[in-house]
Amino acid sequence: MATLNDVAKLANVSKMTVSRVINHPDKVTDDLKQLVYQAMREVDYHPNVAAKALVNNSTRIIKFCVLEDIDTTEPYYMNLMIGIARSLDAQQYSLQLVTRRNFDIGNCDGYVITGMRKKDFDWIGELKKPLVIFGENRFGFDYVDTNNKAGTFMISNLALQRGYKRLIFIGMDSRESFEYSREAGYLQLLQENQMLAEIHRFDNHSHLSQQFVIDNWDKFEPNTCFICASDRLALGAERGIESCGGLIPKDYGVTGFDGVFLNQVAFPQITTVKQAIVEMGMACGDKLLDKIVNHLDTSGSLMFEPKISVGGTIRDDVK
Amino acid sequence: MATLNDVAKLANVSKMTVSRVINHPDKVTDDLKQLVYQAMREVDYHPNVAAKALVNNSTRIIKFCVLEDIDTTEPYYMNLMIGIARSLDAQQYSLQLVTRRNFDIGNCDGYVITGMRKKDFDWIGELKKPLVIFGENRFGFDYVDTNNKAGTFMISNLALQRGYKRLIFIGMDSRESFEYSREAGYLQLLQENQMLAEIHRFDNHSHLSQQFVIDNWDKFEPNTCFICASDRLALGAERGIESCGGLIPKDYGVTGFDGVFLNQVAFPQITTVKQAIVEMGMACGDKLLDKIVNHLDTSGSLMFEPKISVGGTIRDDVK
DNA sequence: ATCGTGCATGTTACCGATAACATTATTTAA
DNA sequence: TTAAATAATGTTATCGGTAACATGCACGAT
Repeated sequence: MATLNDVAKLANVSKMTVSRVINHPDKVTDDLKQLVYQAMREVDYHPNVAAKALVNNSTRIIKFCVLEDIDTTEPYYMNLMIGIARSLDAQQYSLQLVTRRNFDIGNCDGYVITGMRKKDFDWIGELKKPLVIFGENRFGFDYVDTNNKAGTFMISNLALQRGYKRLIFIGMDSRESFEYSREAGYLQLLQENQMLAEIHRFDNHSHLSQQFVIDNWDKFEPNTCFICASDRLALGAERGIESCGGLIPKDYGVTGFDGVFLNQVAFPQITTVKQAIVEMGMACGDKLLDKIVNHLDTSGSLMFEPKISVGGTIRDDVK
Repeated sequence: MATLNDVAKLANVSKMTVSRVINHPDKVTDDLKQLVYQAMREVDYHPNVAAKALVNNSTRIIKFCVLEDIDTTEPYYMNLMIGIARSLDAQQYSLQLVTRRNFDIGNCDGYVITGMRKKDFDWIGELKKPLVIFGENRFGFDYVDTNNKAGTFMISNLALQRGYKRLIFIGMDSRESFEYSREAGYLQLLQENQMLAEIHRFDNHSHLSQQFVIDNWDKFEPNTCFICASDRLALGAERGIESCGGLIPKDYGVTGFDGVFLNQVAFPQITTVKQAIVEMGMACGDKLLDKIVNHLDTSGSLMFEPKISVGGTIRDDVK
């Protein structure tokens, strides 16, 4: 591998000049800059990351920590990681996947954390390095997330337009921010249309929503749509309806939230709110590197607008 | 962060001695070693990875490349990554997630590659750094994989013992090693029991196996079990049987292969061959680091024995 | 007693980059 | 016209480790 010195010799300058061309180009004359650029191209120069890290007292490592039980989780985080990795790669940083248990082992320059709960507030607040949270929170940490409220508003609205008369929300039994926001989108739509809200909450498992639908089947007249806070719950609702003989999407509608994998393996595929997960991952990386490189204390939060992914659990036209 | 120098001063030795205690402990007397260990504990010494990397001309980065289209794939690779990361972390290496497109950007010390096809043989063979492939192959690259043949043999045998009289194999329409091996396990069991093999192959999509079952429903008498080469195909078979009114597991059996996520979201859950993916990921990491640290050209391959994960698509007792 | 041998430890130089300071060359102000 | 300010480039020291070589000391053979 070519080094600064190789470039310097070829361009007949000192290596400091080469370094300046890279880091403070305004302090070098244009003539020399051209010479140096030319030389860099000739020897195919790539900076030595370890040497840089050594002088800057940095590691070029970003830790990505998933606080949920990742082993049994959806492919959600895989996509997020792909996004983060794509962003970091571009600036020669590398990603280290850690859990709560091995979080403190080894040094790093910053963190991306996801799956944060209230109880995590304390130790995360203690961290001294730059940080970006994936997932909205009200503790003041910079975050990246989908506009959850807009998502459920949008898809509830779609259900209404397609002629379903009764919208039932099946939410997650958790006190997390994103759950409140998803409910808020549903509530707003119902209020604007002067409809009565019906909210039921379960742990995020398909068999719970499935059982709920089965147990209460006699109360659900045709033209009912279940607005679910996750694809997992939607999958259960779908199965519940089918096992009770309900027709989807003719008499009953189901909508989900996430748009990662689960909506596709369902049959029929779930009409859902699709999050731009890879893009959000990239945003996490970009935001974090921005904070690190420019020594920012904070860089604000970022909301991504979701899109509707059309499946077969909402009818195509107004009934 | 404490450095070698800090430790050296405290222990009243030169930093070279400290370095020796770490890297060549046999060249230092026991007395000094104890002194140094004590000092290291006192200042909580952790070696500076960047400095190490600089002198060794290494990067401490391992690239993990998934050659399949990862965006739409199963959570399979997430688990694999968790395993790899766990192994690398322990030795202060970090994982970089790359794709074929950005594979060459940035330096590294070695590779873990998965999803390799025949056409990839050439460029992978050109790589000059240590390498471990996840997934059996017959090109001579070191690999880690499940014992695929044993897996299908085992689960076919289970189906037979539970009284299913006809075993139909639904395989993947690909010429890859693992597919041959999975078929081989099925074939061996059938031969040992003097049964006739029936193999059908499709691209790995659930709707294809589903359609196959529906189209040929009249040919499948009760007491038939579908041995599928993936959970995805099993999911399709399960749906096909149910939509034709077949009873699972009473009259029809279905088995899968993988045991990651898909088998659990199916309803009823699929009885499948479960791979120890996290452990295999760790093995990939360990094997690769062994090659890097000890400058080995090759370190042989490793087969993990799979286990059966019991779901509801095979009956519990002999009919 | 003397010398060579081997072992335990210390010294020096270097990996590839950058900050801080030193040295020029060039411009500006008095 | 000349000193002082400014800009462009070079020199040196440094980050935290390690290899290679240098030194000093104890021991056994002669």
